[in-house]
Amino acid sequence: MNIYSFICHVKPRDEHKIDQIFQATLLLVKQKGLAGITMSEIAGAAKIATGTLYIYFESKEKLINELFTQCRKSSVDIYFKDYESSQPFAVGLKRIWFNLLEFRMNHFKESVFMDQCYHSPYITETTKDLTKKMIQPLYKLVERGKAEKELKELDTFMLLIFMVSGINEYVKHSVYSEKKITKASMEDLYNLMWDGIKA
Amino acid sequence: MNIYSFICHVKPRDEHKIDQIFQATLLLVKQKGLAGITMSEIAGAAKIATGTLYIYFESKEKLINELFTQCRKSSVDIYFKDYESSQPFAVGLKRIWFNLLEFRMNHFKESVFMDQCYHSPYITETTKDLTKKMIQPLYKLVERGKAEKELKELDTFMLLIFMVSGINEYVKHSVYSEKKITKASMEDLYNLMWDGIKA
DNA sequence: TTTATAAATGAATATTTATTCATTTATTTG
DNA sequence: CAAATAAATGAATAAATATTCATTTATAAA
Repeated sequence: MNIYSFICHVKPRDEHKIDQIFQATLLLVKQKGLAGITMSEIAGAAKIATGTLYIYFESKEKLINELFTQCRKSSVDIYFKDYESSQPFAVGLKRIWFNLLEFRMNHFKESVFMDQCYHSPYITETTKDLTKKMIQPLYKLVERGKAEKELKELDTFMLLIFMVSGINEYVKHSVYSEKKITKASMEDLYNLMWDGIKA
Repeated sequence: MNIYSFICHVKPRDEHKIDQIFQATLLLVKQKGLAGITMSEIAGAAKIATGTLYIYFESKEKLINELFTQCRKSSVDIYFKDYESSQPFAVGLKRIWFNLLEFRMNHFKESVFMDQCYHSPYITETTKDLTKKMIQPLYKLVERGKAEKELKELDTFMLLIFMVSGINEYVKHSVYSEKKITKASMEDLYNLMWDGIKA
């Protein structure tokens, strides 16, 4: 019952399959890295035939790129969830920081995949530039923090990188050592970061 | 004039080639990622024939593994350079932290390569475990810092990860945006970290 | 200078992996 | 239910890549 139903007699495309394919790819990349995946493995993990993969994605490169684009979109959506630039600085900062943490925790496979893509022949410079643009609001927030004398008067990029770097590494370590991340440990990590950057 | 010279008439192996091969591999991995390199490209970049590669390394997997092992060794050597556990805590900490930074800066290709290997089919669990063991002295140092009331009373791994995570991300960003890392910016970053972890 | 030997070469081969395609299956509409 | 059509299949093919090997080159000792 799709848009084409009115003009021709067709078996409709199963849009759920795209998600199956994406999930299978993310799982395999987490397990064996971008260097270790093949199209037939992806098909196998998605429980479809190899040929079916090519109905949905015209090549491996396209598949990787579209998955990257989707991951970036969903990451940015989460980063800025419930964030309003009208909020007080400290509130906005905490909000975004916990959103970043949430994304890394609950979308770990996506994080690993995006990290790997960044140094790969699949992702173009243009795509990388777009990724940078999407974190602009974060940059603005740090600038504001400095202007309001809430943050140390240091290079904005240094502050920004310092703010988020602990998250990536802490979640990575927790996943690999199979340690649960508790609400308390999240707060501890936030406070480490905050004590570092506050004016 | 090697050890075999006394028992047979041979053309000696050019040990310098191993380094050429390693450097070529590191360069290519930095440029296109582990997923993008081929044996013939490595040979080309090392300015030797493809077949010659197989005189020095019996397979691609062996090559990657031996390079990983060498990178890990040299990284650990640098991490603990001029560090003595007899030094006062704060001195030892600063020493190691700057050593970590130096490694990331001056051996950036090695850092990228090791990061990529970690999520790849080339590196075994055993190799990963060994890597963990080699950073034991760092773990001890943090425990000591807590015992001496110099550091916050938080989970040792969290402190450890927090201490080093900024380095990785800051150097990565600086390299890709082609910004020079100055002595002053290094001190700034250290202070961000220190203000976070100090008791 | 000759000889013995392994290094070095790169084209040839083997292997792996991406992609295609002839065939079958499922779905929608008349 | 039949017809029309695209999805789905997986074996076959094409392309890419790892590895081998017959040949040439360089070196060390006699």
